[in-house]
Amino acid sequence: MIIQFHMKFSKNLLIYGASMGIILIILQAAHYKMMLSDISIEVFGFIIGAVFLAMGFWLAKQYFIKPSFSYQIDDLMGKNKGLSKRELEVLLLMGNGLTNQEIADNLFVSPNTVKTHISNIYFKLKVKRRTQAVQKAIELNIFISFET
Amino acid sequence: MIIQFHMKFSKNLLIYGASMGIILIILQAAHYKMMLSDISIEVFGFIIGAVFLAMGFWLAKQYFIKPSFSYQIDDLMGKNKGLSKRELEVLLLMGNGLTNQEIADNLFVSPNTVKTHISNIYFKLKVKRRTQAVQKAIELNIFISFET
DNA sequence: TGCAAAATCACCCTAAAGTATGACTTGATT
DNA sequence: AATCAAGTCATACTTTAGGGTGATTTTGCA
Repeated sequence: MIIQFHMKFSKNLLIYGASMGIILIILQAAHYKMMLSDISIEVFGFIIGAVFLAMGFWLAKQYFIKPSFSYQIDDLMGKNKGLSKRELEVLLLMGNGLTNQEIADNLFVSPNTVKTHISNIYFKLKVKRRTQAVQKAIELNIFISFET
Repeated sequence: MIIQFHMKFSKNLLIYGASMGIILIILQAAHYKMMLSDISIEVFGFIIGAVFLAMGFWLAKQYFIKPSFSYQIDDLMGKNKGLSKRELEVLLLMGNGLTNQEIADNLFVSPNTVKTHISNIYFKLKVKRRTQAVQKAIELNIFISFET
């Protein structure tokens, strides 16, 4: 049974672990072959530090820099239409141009869950596609679009 | 070589032709078998008339009833962004929740053409998906959304 | 504490969307 | 006459989206 990693989070963890593993192996190999002087160990450490700093930076960028959204959500209007909190979150991300996968990554759930939410949203808003959902959300004042 | 009919128009023509053919065959058969009296011919004519009336009605409904759009287009703003007239038309329909196929039917072109236009729109607006295109269009005041 | 709604997820499958490339036509421009 | 932008269309392919079903787990609340 293959464990499926849907979330970027998991992917990133894998990459992190793999990188760490590779570096450890290299370190070990270098160690056993006596190719490592005191100075080169420091250099090595420096390089490793730099690599992981970059990786950390990259991770942070992915998780903390949110796209600049053009829409905001009016919770009350949304709940009036029977949309749950989670559904409103999904709707917002959807309206801001994210794919299901991206929405899933953003909310730390699986794409399947996102699909379920989206199906429910479509049902509640009586639409069939995401462009229509966005349109409806604007119409119903669930989306508050604002000027930049 | 198989001729491909992409447009609903063509599909409808096929349906029309097929229906007419079937009815003619039935008429012929009935004729040769002498099962057709003078009265039943009239009845037959009546039925055929009704069927084709319904078909005509159905066709007209498809082609003349436009969806009620929530967006309108500001030509000038669009052309400022390098969007051609046709591209603006496609963008509008896209924003109003139509599928590529529906857009194609609406503009009497093939879905492939629509796809080409959409690709160009994405390039010019620097986006990757239709939801983003809509967002961008609103941002750039290419879309004028209005209250009902 | 026990129920209902909300949230989660999977699997399968079909439809729609999007990418890339190349080609032909037409009308306007120089 | 040559050129260029716009529009048209195809073919092939990959990726996203969407529909249907069923199931488990949280969680808020009576």
